[in-house]
Amino acid sequence: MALYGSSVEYGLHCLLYLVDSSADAKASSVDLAELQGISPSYVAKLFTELKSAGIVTAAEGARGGYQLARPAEDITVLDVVDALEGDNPLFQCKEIRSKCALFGDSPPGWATKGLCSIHAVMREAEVQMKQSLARHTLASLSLRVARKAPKTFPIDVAGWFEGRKAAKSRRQSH
Amino acid sequence: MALYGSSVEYGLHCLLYLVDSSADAKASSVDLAELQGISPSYVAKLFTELKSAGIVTAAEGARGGYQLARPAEDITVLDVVDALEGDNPLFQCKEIRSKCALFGDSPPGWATKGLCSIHAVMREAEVQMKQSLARHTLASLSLRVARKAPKTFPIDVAGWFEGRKAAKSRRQSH
DNA sequence: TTTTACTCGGAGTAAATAACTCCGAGTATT
DNA sequence: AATACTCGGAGTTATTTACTCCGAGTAAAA
Repeated sequence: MALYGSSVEYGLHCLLYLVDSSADAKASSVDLAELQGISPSYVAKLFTELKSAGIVTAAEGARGGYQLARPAEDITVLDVVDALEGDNPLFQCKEIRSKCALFGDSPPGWATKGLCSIHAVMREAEVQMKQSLARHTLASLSLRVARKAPKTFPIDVAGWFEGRKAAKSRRQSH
Repeated sequence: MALYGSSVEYGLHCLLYLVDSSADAKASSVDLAELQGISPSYVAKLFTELKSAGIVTAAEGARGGYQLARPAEDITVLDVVDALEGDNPLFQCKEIRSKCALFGDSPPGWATKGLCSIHAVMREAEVQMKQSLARHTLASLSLRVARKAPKTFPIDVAGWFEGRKAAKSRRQSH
């Protein structure tokens, strides 16, 4: 229905929660999913893609989790979209222009040389869109969100993560 | 794979052949498909969508066919894309921000008021893209194609359509 | 050092969408 | 009036999306 699917939405929302967390803080995919009421197994899958794209790093084992692989200022929204949706073009040209019945089996040079005009128009639109996405970073986006929320919200969130961590420790020491 | 599917590509290529044709000339979906070596039944389906979007008009019966519903200068590439792909947004916001576990069942006003920040960024990119597509019309696109092709090409194409029409008449007068 | 409960990570599944086909209803031409 | 063409929409197959499940590995606790 939409051009970009839910993976982008889930991914960005999760990553925004990683922006604020302190340097050594990690969040597991399950934590991030349950904080936002979305599917934990799906979030887990998304993060394997974010990891192989070099956007996050993973720490295994108990109390492990994910954190941003580089400063939030250096991760653009486009980076995230490309990681999750696979850097698809807006338009995939099938070179129909060369198959015109008038050409027979060997299309003339002028029909195959350079970019197809339709393709060129679509590419121009694609560039506009991607440039726009590349102008925003996780840092700038996070700031935008923070401006709407009350000052206490990040603290509450940190508290929620802490509470979870504590609960895990309690469970392990049975 | 690509954000826009083949319908846009097929549709635009077909419509470009309708730009040059004289006022009373009509082309059937089968003619347009076979001229370009693409699936006739699929092109037929696409043109029902272009018709219901008001981009082309249809003439039924033998020797009927399609023609542009208005001047090529007044049909933008965006019009065509929206007709064939359904004016989808770049991004469909599921309002995840309101489902944060911290909020319980009743999210606070600040979390639901206005546009979600992620949504806003995506919308900005979408506007850039669509504005770019809206700056091109079938007329301007056709001109671009014409500049690459030799002067005789439109004449050859017209001849091909004429030949087809003739063949049909011959068949009918058995 | 052994257990334990957690983590990631990839293979597998069901539902939705896209690409394409086929045939029936209707109509201008002969 | 007959004919061979046209549109137009219902149906089919294949690909993609969204999501699940379970196994391998690891840091922490006992």
